[in-house]
Amino acid sequence: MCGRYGLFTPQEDLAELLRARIRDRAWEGSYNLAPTQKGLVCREAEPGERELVGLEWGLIPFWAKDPGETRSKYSLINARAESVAEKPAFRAAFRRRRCLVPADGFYEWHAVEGGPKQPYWIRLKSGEPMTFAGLWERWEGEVEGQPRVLESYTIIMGEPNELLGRIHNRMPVVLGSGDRDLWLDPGVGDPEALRGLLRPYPAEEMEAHPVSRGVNNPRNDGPELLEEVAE
DNA sequence: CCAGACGTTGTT
DNA sequence: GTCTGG
DNA sequence: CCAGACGTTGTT
DNA sequence: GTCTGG
Repeated sequence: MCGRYGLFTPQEDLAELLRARIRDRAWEGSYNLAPTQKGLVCREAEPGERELVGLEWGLIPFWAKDPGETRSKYSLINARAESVAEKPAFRAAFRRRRCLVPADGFYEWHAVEGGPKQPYWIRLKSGEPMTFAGLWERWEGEVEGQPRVLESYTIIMGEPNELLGRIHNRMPVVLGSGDRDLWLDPGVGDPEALRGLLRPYPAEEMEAHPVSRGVNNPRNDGPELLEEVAE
């Protein structure tokens, strides 16, 4: 599962890397982004026009009756690559609302026998931000009698590569620069073509190191969370 | 037909 | 143990 | 993902 | 909204 990640590269740099327009200039980066918080996604707002926008992490389907109930009762922060095209909660978004979720890296917890889990920070060797395959959704309705629009997203999870396999049994689907255009193109509806993109990212382009358990608490945030520690 | 779910992970 | 909140 | 709560009553 | 279960 990918339940925590970091995104602190300036939006200007992300916008250039992804050829996208900045929509939420006030959005602030984080070294410890947790579910229910706002993360950035890159989506095709209009044909040929990409935007970076801050949405809530944890997908609320457009048909949800009560977003609060959906948020707490179900865990829609991740979607399985193997079934995302068919699951009722994701299939509409898979067809029409795919997005990229930029991240400077992500955390995975390695279960150690007879001890507390050891968190790892995983990033690209190149030092560039990576992009997860994601889906976004738009919910419109009333909350406490007030009209509300809620936009949210989920991160697609798949098989681990050789590096992540030593830490955990799953990892987020990372799309390389060559796959991003196809994933974002709303005109592409062929599930087979899209499913082909949901494969493990090459292990030789990634690196991982153990970090402090300070990251466990979602209230902690700062570059010190990324520092390597002895296992 | 209507009612009720709609999800993932890890652990037991 | 299980659910909610971040 | 992990952390933290998990409850009711009466009074301010 | 759409599918599954009764």
